[in-house]
Amino acid sequence: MLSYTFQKGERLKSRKVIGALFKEGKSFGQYPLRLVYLSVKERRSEFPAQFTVSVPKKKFSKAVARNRIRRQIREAWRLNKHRLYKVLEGEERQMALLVIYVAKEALPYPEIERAMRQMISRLTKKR
RNA sequence: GCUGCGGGCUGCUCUAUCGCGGCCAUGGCCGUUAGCGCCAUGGGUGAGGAAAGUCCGGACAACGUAGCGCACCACGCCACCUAACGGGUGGGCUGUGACCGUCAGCGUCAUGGACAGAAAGUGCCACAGAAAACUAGACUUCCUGCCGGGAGGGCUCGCCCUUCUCCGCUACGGCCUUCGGCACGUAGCUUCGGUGGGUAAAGGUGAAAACGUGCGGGGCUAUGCCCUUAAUGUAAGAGCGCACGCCAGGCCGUAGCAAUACGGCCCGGGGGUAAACCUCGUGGGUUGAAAUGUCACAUACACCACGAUUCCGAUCCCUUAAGCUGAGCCAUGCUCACUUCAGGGUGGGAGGCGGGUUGCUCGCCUGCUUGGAAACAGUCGUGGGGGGUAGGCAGAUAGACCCUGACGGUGACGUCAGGGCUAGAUAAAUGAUAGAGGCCCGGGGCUGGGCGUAAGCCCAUCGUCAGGGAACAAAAUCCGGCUUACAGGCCCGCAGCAAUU
RNA sequence: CGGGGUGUAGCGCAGCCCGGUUAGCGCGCGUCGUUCGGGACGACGAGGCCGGAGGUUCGAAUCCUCUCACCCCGA
Repeated sequence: MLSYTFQKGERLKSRKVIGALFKEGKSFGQYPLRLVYLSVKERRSEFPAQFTVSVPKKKFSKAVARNRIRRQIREAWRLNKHRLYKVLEGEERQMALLVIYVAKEALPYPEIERAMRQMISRLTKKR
């Protein structure tokens, strides 16, 4: 049985790690998303990856729109993260992931989910 | 009934699956208890009328506190509501519009008013205009004396009287879109100018022209006399006087808590602008949850204060004292012994018991070695300072709270009674998928009606099938207002149109 | 959460404080001249209702209120 939950330990909350992500993380774009990732030495929880979302305020000035996009991206991650977990299992290190929404308009959910699946498969191949 | 405008209320509902943040209960990780954390299960709960903009006012907190003033900022008819307000309610005054009404006036309704002061002072009022503001003085097609000129009349040919000193025309130039026109300028023509005094009425301009109207030279012993410019006569004698009216000020009376209204008396002021400076009155201590308190982690270090301690050594004292590197590992250095020509190599620099800890540690005994204290200075500890790490908890969600009813009040609102608990996140919780119902849109198909031979065209209440749409927008310490955005639905008021009675 | 600033011609800016003519300057643009041609240069010209709405005033880019957009600062 696959786990479709999104628990506390899976959320990236450390200001330090997020700062390091922007400073030395690798990234690639998968329209309308962009992924920034980095391997972290010490594990902060028992999960193989921690995940967070960012929606720029410059493109979506209304908080309602930002909230909706963030929730949709998180939903797509929740339903597809097991593909990445399977690969990362058994590794000591932890993966920090940051997804940025780069499109100028709010796109429907199916497009976001498709981009999320392709993004995960690309990340899997790179490792 | 439809349309438009304004105001108030509301701000789609349900089901299934997978998920999220708080709260409560149970269980597991979990071991002696408790706490924290994570997970699972169950229960219950989870954005707004504006959560928004951050335009005001408070609560709360820190700092300051002996009180006051200046500066600065905000507000400004009156009363009330309120914790408070620049918010609200009611009233007054005033502008605009509509209606009743014979005009004026009065009244009713709707709507707007930064609605204290322009008689405290300063500034400004472009262009145009004589003048744009203390005292009022220059100008003109105004009045008049003198000199000069023209016309007419009288006549003693010396003079005297009356009247005019304007209207206009032409040429050239300038401006405007042609014809053509002009508050335009210059020169000339027709018989017409110069100069002195006075200044009441009037002066095409302008947003605004000295409050409006009427009468009047001043004084006196008053049908006359006197005086001033200025002189025989004549004229003007004044931005002055009086009366009434309008507005403003002071006092009094009546109604009203008051603003104010009405009436009377007195005073003797009159352009606008205070969203120009300003004056008066009232209010504001400053900074703001990134406030503040507390716990944990981490406290390297320039520096300061206090305490303890000790290398050399003047001095003082005399065995109840001090020491035996480092918690551990590795490396280097120190000291002792042995060895080597030297570089170097080997070995030693303590042992035991007890308390206690993740760890640093403390006390006692044995063994070995050594004399100790003392200003400055060094070291250690504590506090401050400064730097760094940046988390947990409190603040922080039961409150100027919500609902219902009664009572008081024109109303905003208040009082009482009963009931209810209604988000508390912190890289930040409400989502995704599928389906159903209701609402709206436009009119495609069916359907109904009308016209037409027909093709077809037009109209549409209801029904039905397929389709599309559902706004503005999300807490971040809390609360009361204001402003702004908003699809659809319901209710109320006003206006217009149509139909019926 | 709090504070400050800017919107004026295609672009970059003045003018605003202290209201008054036809809102100026540079670059750019158009036409003409110059040149064999281009550039440079010279002459002439077009292009604005001052972010939006309302108000004060005789009169508003300027003063006041509300609002929209953008930029900057504060741990």
